[in-house]
Amino acid sequence: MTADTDTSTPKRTVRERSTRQFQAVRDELSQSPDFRTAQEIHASLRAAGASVGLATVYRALQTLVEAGTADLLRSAAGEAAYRMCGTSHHHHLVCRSCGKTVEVQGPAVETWADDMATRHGFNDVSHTLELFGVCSDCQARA
Amino acid sequence: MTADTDTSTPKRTVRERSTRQFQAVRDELSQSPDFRTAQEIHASLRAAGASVGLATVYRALQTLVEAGTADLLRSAAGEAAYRMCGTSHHHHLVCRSCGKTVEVQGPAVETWADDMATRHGFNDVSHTLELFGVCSDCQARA
DNA sequence: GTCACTGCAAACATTTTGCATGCTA
DNA sequence: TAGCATGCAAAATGTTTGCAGTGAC
Repeated sequence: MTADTDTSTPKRTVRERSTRQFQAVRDELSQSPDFRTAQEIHASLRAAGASVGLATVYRALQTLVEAGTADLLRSAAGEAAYRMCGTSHHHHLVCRSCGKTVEVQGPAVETWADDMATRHGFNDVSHTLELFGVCSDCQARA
Repeated sequence: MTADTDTSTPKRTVRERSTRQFQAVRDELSQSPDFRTAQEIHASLRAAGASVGLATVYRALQTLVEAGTADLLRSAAGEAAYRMCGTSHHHHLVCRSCGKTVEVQGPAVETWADDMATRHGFNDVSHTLELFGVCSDCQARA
């Protein structure tokens, strides 16, 4: 965490040249409304014929996150997952036992998150939410 | 993801002997109502004088998660973070720019999560939620 | 005494970084 | 042409696994 004072570190990571690779990554990420892992995106681009290095994909994604264009979270497997901001998103209800996943939408949560953020003086808010439980099938089986 | 069929895998990770190390890990995890990373727990135990191997900590935590005693999520840094179940928990509102963190409580979310889970036939539900935004200080500074 | 648990270290997977080169502006 | 972005490969970090020894039952 290291709440660094950040007195004068400009962290100047603003992309200044627009390249084919960078656009390819951004485009690929835009294709899906869901989270994609870095490796996944890299594989997709390779498959699509675009020859992009893995490091470049990571760097492009980092840039997007820093620019606030994309959101980052960690998948259960420990991989980094990215999603474009502004895309209508949903949350996942995952069964702890069999891994079954249900997509759920939560307007209430969106509203609450926004309200809570505003109340604390925060702006430009995004959130990640995941639900874990045991599905009916697994309960019956237990 | 690999939605494995799991026809008859008994998931044989049921601890049969209670050892000092295992209890130390569980105890350490119980101390804090918040998420702790595996490395953090390991360091704490070492500092406390208990000589526990890192691998053992990981194995103990895995066991706790599989037993449903603890919850697992991934920290932003990509580390595995664990928390005992049943502890009253809160959520974090994190500033994307300076890293400032505010703790927020969300009864609305708890309720919504529970309701949503029940509606889909899920039981024994837990959730993880994190909010990201830009705090007032950083906005003023920009 | 048996066998599960532990601890060390090596193996692994993912992500980051250094450096020479290519390409955008 | 100048300088940023790329690509490769090596390094770093976090986690898992194999195997021999220890301790719980």
